[in-house]
Amino acid sequence: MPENNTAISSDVIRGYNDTMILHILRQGPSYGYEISKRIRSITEDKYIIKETTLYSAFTRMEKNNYIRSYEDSGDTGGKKRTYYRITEEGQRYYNEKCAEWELTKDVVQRFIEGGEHGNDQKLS
Amino acid sequence: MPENNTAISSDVIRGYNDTMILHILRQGPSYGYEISKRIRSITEDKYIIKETTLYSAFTRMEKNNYIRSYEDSGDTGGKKRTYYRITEEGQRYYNEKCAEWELTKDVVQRFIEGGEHGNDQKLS
DNA sequence: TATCGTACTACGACTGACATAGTATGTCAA
DNA sequence: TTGACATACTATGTCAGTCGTAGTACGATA
Repeated sequence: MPENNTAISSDVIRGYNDTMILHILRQGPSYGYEISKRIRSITEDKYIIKETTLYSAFTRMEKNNYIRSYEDSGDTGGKKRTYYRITEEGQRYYNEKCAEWELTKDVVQRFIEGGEHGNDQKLS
Repeated sequence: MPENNTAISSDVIRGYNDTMILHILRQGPSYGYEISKRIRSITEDKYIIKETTLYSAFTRMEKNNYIRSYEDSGDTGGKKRTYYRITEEGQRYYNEKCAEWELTKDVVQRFIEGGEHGNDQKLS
């Protein structure tokens, strides 16, 4: 568990869980548990996606045709998993979210005091 | 109206509307309509807060003791307005949100392709 | 006299996140 | 062989923040 005093609230990440998942699926098909661990490792435990959030994101995104699922028991033999792969529509959506993120970063930053990593201004 | 193709979705800003409002109130007491216009101008119309969102934020934040309201008809004579001022607890909350934002920016950025304004970013 | 800008309030719907709980298999150690 | 633990999910219901829709009311301006 991350024992940050400043944890990331789910309201902030809200709407970006999908983007995170798609980012991972862009590197190849994967399944719930693996994606969950990948998010942990990418963020160095700073963000841990909840299981229910993850699986409900799958359902939603498959309905939106951003991802497609298939069954695979893997090489291990037993235990079947549901793998997901990103679709072209998912790819497009991902790209849009990336553009949106750049805009959002800019906008929110204007209301933030402290860091003063100005948006335009790339390093001194 | 901002005719951006990439508009900011409310899910992203969610949880930062309060921060924006507090940012403005840090500069002195204000009221709904004015704050709304300030947000528009600060963001250059890139983000326009909905009236209902704004007023429900007031209610919520006053309940949380982040802001305190008082009636004032202004210098114009008629038309009474409800002004809000930030409290010390609100100030503290604002500071926390700013810290959280820096963390969030870092985390989300790791899943974004394109801009490559990496934070630390080792780039290939 | 009507329209527009100002300054709100009320109410209900929607959505994403999440708590809680349960199922089921495989692995490993005591 | 038994139980704990990791894996890999599904089901169900709740909550909070946002937003659509609508309505009220005042003042200024044309």
